[in-house]
Amino acid sequence: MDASLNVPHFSTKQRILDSAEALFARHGFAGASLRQVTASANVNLAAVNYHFGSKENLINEVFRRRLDSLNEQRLRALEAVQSRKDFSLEDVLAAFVRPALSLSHDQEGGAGFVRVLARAYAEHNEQLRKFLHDNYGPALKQFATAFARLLPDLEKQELYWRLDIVSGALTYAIADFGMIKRRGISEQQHRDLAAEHLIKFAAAGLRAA
Amino acid sequence: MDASLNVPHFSTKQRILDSAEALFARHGFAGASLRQVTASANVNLAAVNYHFGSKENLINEVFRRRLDSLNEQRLRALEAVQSRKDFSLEDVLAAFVRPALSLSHDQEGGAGFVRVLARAYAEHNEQLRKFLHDNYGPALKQFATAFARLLPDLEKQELYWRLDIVSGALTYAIADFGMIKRRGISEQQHRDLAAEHLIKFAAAGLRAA
DNA sequence: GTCTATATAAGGATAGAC
DNA sequence: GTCTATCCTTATATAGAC
Repeated sequence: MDASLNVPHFSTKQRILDSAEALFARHGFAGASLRQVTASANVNLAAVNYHFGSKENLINEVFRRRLDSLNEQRLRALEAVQSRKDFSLEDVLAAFVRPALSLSHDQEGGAGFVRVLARAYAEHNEQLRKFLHDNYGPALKQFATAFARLLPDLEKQELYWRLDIVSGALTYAIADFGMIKRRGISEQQHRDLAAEHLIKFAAAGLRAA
Repeated sequence: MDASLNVPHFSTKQRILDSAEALFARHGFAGASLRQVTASANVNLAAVNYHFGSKENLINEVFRRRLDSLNEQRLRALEAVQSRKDFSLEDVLAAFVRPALSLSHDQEGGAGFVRVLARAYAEHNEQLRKFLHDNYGPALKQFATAFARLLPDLEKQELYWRLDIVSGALTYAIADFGMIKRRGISEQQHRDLAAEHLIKFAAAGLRAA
């Protein structure tokens, strides 16, 4: 029996996506070159153009690969919460945060992706924002509806503002952009702590009179 | 009388800083080239190296120019708040937020700088973070002390976490990274609104049990 | 202090053999 | 589907005239 059957087969395409994700997280989209990406992935430089056509398309594929399942998991978690007799603001927030956390824990390179996602916010690039809006928007709307039900006294505009702030704080916290020094604990534990604190903080902020 | 005495004199150095700030805000540090910068500033390409030595040093100078006065204003505002008989969490938050807002309103290109600042968070660049920590740290510590006094029941570690979240949400909000669409109102008004909402939100989050 | 010209390196992308 | 080799553009940086 071929021993190679026991190890997963990482295609060139996958390896490029993994390396691109990690390098975009670390150096930004403009800061990471295709030469760095292909060197890190141990593939030929020309492979990027063969498989993705261009750097810009590679960037899009880096997002698409993770966002689909992330959105799906978030919506599933939200449904689970909503199916219960009663649920709290914290429950809905957790449904939003936890899939991002488990993504960054379970999947190889997932930790890098949440940083890539955070970088995307900083890019005022129209195309990228439209891409995110199209892929992110629908799921966000579901959450907004859930929040609106839990906060019936909040004006709609006010709610949107607060959700925008939550979304920013969340992105920032999970991407570990803060200045808090990690001492002794792993990156993963740090992220868990960040999420925990964030949920408490955000729930209070959303409930503010 | 020389008519030129009536118009401010914008030196080559200043024009480079202004253009660099705007372009770094828009395209990031790696994304904006010195050629774009010098073209936008209407100066010769070689001028950057003459005045700043290197691109990296230019980046540092972009920060230094604004951070000094921003920190100063923040600390002055904090002192003014603390000199009163009593003051609220919201007052301290405003002391932190308002200088950043007025910077982005009053000064030409100031709006760009808050975005540059936000970009710096996304850069996990060690050097840049050290630079920010050295220049930002002391002022932040003063604010942390003020918050600690207003929240005596909060554990120290818990406070740090929350301040980190506040700082992230703040950076994000003022830099206008959110997905909320501006309809009819100016960028300036949008920023004011963001700050207003943010202060309310953050105060509630900090007070959370 | 500001210019032109250029050195030198790195970038994205492609053509064409295998 | 993967390689080498190369095109062409852009990048940072500098040398040297003015």
